[in-house]
Formats: sequence, C-alpha cells, structure tokens
Amino acid sequence: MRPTVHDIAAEAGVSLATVDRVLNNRPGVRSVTRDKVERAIATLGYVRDVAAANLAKGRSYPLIFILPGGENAFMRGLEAEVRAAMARSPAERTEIALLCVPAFDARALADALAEAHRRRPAGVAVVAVDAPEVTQAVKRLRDDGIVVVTLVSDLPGSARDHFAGVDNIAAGRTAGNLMGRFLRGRKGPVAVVAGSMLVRDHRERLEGFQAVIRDCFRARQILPVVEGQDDAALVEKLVAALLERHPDLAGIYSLGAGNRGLVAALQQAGRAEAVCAIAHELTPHSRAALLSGTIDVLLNQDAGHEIRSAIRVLKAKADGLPVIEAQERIRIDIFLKDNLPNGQA
Amino acid sequence: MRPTVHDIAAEAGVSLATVDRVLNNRPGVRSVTRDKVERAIATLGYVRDVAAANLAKGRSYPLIFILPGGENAFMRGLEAEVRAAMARSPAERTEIALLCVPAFDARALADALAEAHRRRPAGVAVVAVDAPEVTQAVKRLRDDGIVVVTLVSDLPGSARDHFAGVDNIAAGRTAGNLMGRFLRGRKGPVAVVAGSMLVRDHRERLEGFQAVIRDCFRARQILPVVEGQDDAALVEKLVAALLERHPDLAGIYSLGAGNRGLVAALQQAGRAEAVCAIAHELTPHSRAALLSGTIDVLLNQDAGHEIRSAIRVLKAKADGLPVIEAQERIRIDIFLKDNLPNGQA
DNA sequence: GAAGTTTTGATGTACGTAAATCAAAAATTT
DNA sequence: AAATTTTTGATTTACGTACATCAAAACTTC
Repeated sequence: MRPTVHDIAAEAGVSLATVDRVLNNRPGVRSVTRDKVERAIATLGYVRDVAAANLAKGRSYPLIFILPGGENAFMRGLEAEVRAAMARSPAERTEIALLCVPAFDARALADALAEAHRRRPAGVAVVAVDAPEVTQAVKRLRDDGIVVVTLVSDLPGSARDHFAGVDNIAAGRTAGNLMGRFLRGRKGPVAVVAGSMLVRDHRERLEGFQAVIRDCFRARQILPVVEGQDDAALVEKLVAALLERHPDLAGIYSLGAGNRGLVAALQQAGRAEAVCAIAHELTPHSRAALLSGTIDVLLNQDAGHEIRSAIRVLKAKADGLPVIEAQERIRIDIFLKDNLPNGQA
Repeated sequence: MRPTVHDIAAEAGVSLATVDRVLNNRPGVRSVTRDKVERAIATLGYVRDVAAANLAKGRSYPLIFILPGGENAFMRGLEAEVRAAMARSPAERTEIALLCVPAFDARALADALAEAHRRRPAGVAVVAVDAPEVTQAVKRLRDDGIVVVTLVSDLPGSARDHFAGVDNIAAGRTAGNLMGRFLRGRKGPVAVVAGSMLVRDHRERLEGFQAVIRDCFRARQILPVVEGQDDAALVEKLVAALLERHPDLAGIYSLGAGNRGLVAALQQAGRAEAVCAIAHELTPHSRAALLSGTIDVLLNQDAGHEIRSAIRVLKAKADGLPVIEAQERIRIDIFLKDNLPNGQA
C-alpha cells in the first residue's frame, strides 16, 4: 500500500498536525522537526494523493481561453474543443470561460487579457499576437500568480509559463523539404501565402520554409510572400493574381488560413494538378482538397490535443506541479491523402 | 456548485441509500423508484465525482503489460515507457507488472497471457502475434471480465477491447505515396524489408504500401518482400544481397525493425544517397541515419503516447467508463530531418 | 524559575462517494 | 388479515487530505 500522512507521522514520530504543517508549509515547525518529517517522506516515498487533496480543498480551476474570432476554420475548431472541454468541466473541476477577440489586433487582445485579469482566474490560455502591449498584459497576469499558457502562436520573451503549440519553424522547414522533393526535376518558382506577419507562428513558418529552400534547393526561386489575412476571399484574389502573373508557378505554400480561397483559385485556373500545394490545418474544406488532389500535403496541429494539453498544463502549474514535457509536446501532423484520420474535421 | 448524491436524493425524494443503490446498480430498488432517481440525475446533470468514488473504493488497477523481448530498439523504448508508468504508479493508482516473451512466438505469448490470467489483473496490454492460440487466450481473459488492449500490433476478430496503435495500412500507404513521389523521374525497382509476416502490423504495412504503388505509381516495380526477423544482422545481410542483385534499386521500404542493418548495408555499398530509404520507428540509430541522409523518411509511433493511452483505456474500461476516441487515436508521425523532436529517442 | 513565546499534539469536521447494517415501511403472497 | 418478501430509510464508517481549534509541552528571555 502506498504510504499516507499517518504513516509519515508514525515514521517521523510526530503528530498528524505537524506532518500537515510541513506538507502545506504552514508556520510553527522547528527546522529539526521539519527535517524529521521530510526524511520520513523521503524514506517512505510518500506522494500526496492529489485527488483526495483536491476533494478536501474543494478545489476548482477557473480558466479563461482567449481566441481570435472570425471565420478561420481552424480557430473555430479550437473553439469547438474549448466547448467540449467546458462540457467535461464537472468531471475535471474546471470552470472555463471563453473570450473571442478580433484577429491580428494586439490592442484588442491586450484589453481581453486585462478583462481576464479582472476575473481572477487560476489560469489563462491565449492565442497570442506578438506585440509589446500583449507581452505586458501577460506579465501583469503572471505577477498576480495567474498561470498563462500561449496557444498555437507563442510569445517568447514574455512571462508565459508554457506554449501549447507546434514548433512552427520545424513546420515551415518540413513544408520546404517536401516541396523541394516533390518538385524535383520540375522548373518554376514557388509562392508563399501567409495570413499576417503580425503573428509569430506565421513568421516562423515562413522563416523555416525559406531556410530549407535556400539551403537545400538553391535553384528554386521563392516569390515575395503575400498576406491574405486568413481571409478566404482575399486569399483567392491574391492566389489568382499569382497564378496569372506566373504561368510557370510550380508550388504554393499556404502557411495561414483561408485555404478555401487557395483551392478555389487553383481550380478556377485549372492548375490544381500542375501546382504543388502545401497548406496548414485540417478542415472540412482542406480535407476535401487533399482527397481531390488539389492540395498535396496538409500540415496540421490537432486542436483537441492542444486544448487538452493547455488545460492539463494550466491545472498542473496552478498547483505548482511538474508537467510531463514529452506528453505536452504538440506534434506536427503531416497528412497525405493516405493517412487522413476518418473522424472529425 | 455541481450536484452531489445528496442533491439527487432530495430532488428524487428518496434517501441517500437508494440513490447509492441506483448509482452502483445494487439490487432492491423498484423500477418506479429507479426511474425517479434517474430522472433526478438527468435534470440536475449529476456526474459522479470519480476522484471521490475511487478514494472511497480504495480502488487500484493491477495491470499487466506483455512485450516481446530481444534487442528491438522500439520494443525496448516501449518497455522504458512502461517502466516510467510504473514510477508514476502511486499517483495513478496503478500496479503495473511487465512480462517479456520471445518475439514472433505465438505459443510463448499464449502462455504469457495464461500466466497473466492467473494473476487476475484488472487489465492486460499485449503486443499481439496474430495466431489462433493467442486469440483464444484473449477470449479467456475477456470471459473473466479482464480488459484486454492490444498494443502496436492488433488482433482483430479477437475479443480485445481496444487497439492502442497506429493504422498500419495507412502507414504503409503513406510510405508508398512518399516513395512514389520522391522517386518521380527516377527509374529502378523498390524493395520491401519486413520483420515477419506473422505479425499483423507488418502485414498491414506491406499491404498498404503495395496498394499505393500499384494504384498510383503503376510503372514502379516492387521486389518480393524479404523478412529480416527484426534482427539487424540478418537485415544487413539481406539488404546487402538486394543491393548487389539490383544495381538500379531506387528505394527501400523497411517496415520492421533492425534498421541498424539497413543503414550499415546502404553505407557499406556506398548507396546511402542514391537509394531512397523509408523506415519505421525513431530510435537513436534511425535518428542519426535520418539526419545523415541515409534514411529519407521515418514513420513513427510515439511509444510514450501508446503506453499512456493504453493505461487510460484500461482504467476507463475496467470502470466501464467511455473513452474519448479522438484522444486515444495514435497518430503516425512522419519525420523528416526537419521536424525531428529534440528530446528522447 | 517565572513569564512569555514558540512549537507540538490531540481532536474534530469537511470534501463526495462507497458500502454496510439494521429497522421500518410497503408490497406481495397465502 | 396475517405472514412473508421486497423495497426503502436512517445512520455509520471509511477513503486520504485540508484546515481549524485548543491545550499541552518545549523552548526563550529576563
């Protein structure tokens, strides 16, 4: 049987109350006594029963999620996962609130963070926009002991406790590597369509993609990046223009959202087969495009995993517990039409 | 506040004892009364506090993991993850035992399952060998209410409760798709090296690979599969022979273990660059080979995720609880040298 | 060594559920 | 309607921890 506080009290030759004082570092214990107890804990290998402790404490975890609004299918998928987590709340002792803010708007995001601060939750998860006012708002949360996890797009150099998202430089590199190999022997430049250079994840994907093409596929020209604001209509216009201007375009890397526009433009121009398209995020539309061959590869981050991971980390950090790093690493899914999962999205 | 059994008793106008009888379907409740209670549960949205219930029950989960022995690096990785789970046991209320059996030996595996049966655990996780005596042994476990999860290699048509592993047909198809695209414009046949056709996962990978090459890359010849028994020395001999016999060999798909042999043979023959190699499982050796360019793509299943998933499912099924399917889907990692995770393996 | 302060012990209640016991009430059978 | 069986209620203990209270003991300090 695993040892309990009673066993420790016996082993250390002190009372239960003293063990309790040590465990919850309450005042009024001489350091000699504290040592005795800590030695007993070590020799017996005592681990606090978190479930029992939470039960006794009646602990719950008020959490706030802040996501960009708009029609971005991936973000709406994230939102759906947050709502699924809300439904599980009673079983997980969480109380989750959801805030939506305009996309790519640092000011609005900072305001939302301030609002979150006012509500004094145990933790906040936020899809970050990389801007000083956001960094500062995060710092203020941390200063009040509120755990902050960035989601999807990170805010390095800020005080955030954890990033729940993929390595976007690696994602960009992966896209570059696959694009380079798939186009072996074919001529023509490749284009990059981003959402906005204001968010870190897009900047990092671009950086990784460019680095690999530059270093490993030197002959391949990369056209200047175009920004589609994650908006399908705008993306369609931009891609159509690209296709017209570059009849020899060999590939397109779409590293943001709005892929409906990408697909529409490619099909409109009758270049769906000819142009190698690599895009991000599995949505109903992108899935269909992958299956039809318009999109060749989809890089994806599993929204469900990200949300569940964020919640696990928020709860653990709120309790000052360690997290299993390997378990919380969000992986880059690479989907070809052959390894698409059946379910959702 | 979330409702408790007391609230249900009040709402239903019955006593606590009756609520308890309904909740834990103990006998001695008229169906009218049972209905009243169930309606109260529904209207209040009561969810059992699993933590409190487990605490009260003093529940623990004795589990047995059965893995193949030998030097297979992936299996040793699995074992390491099982040991890591053992270390977490006190916090997770599990009591995990580990049994190792000779690889590809159905008789030995059936015996191990019988031994596991004798120990009467709550659940068993097993890397299956596809044979009738194994299927029967699994059935006997199930008949005694012991949960069975297959790990890595499945046993469909058996009574197992769940499979914790990747879709191996999809994995094979993915390898085929990538191989076909990477070799575009290059001539020459491709070879397949398996471990043994006795295990389902290898058969399925082969099937998927062949199907894609046959359907999408018709011109590409596939050489007859060779079986390396997941043994590096044997694999090296076989691959060396293949390379000698086929100077124009364009690619090799290694769908089993023993990749040290594959890499050695390729490098020995000076064909590391020329031949496109796709292999399975991230190990220190295969990682090095990927980084050096000898291996072009690694398909991987995360051993840590598989073990943790198996444990979650075993516990849930042992309690008759539902599992979050999407969370338990083990994904096929596709690693290029650009998206290798830093950590372990 | 008396007064004061700090440290420790003893004890009880609470969290939400499980499980058991015994008595009381209701339904069923005779 | 009495006897029997089934169903229900009331109450208690337990799980492992948190937290509070009050008294007793051990240290300081003068």
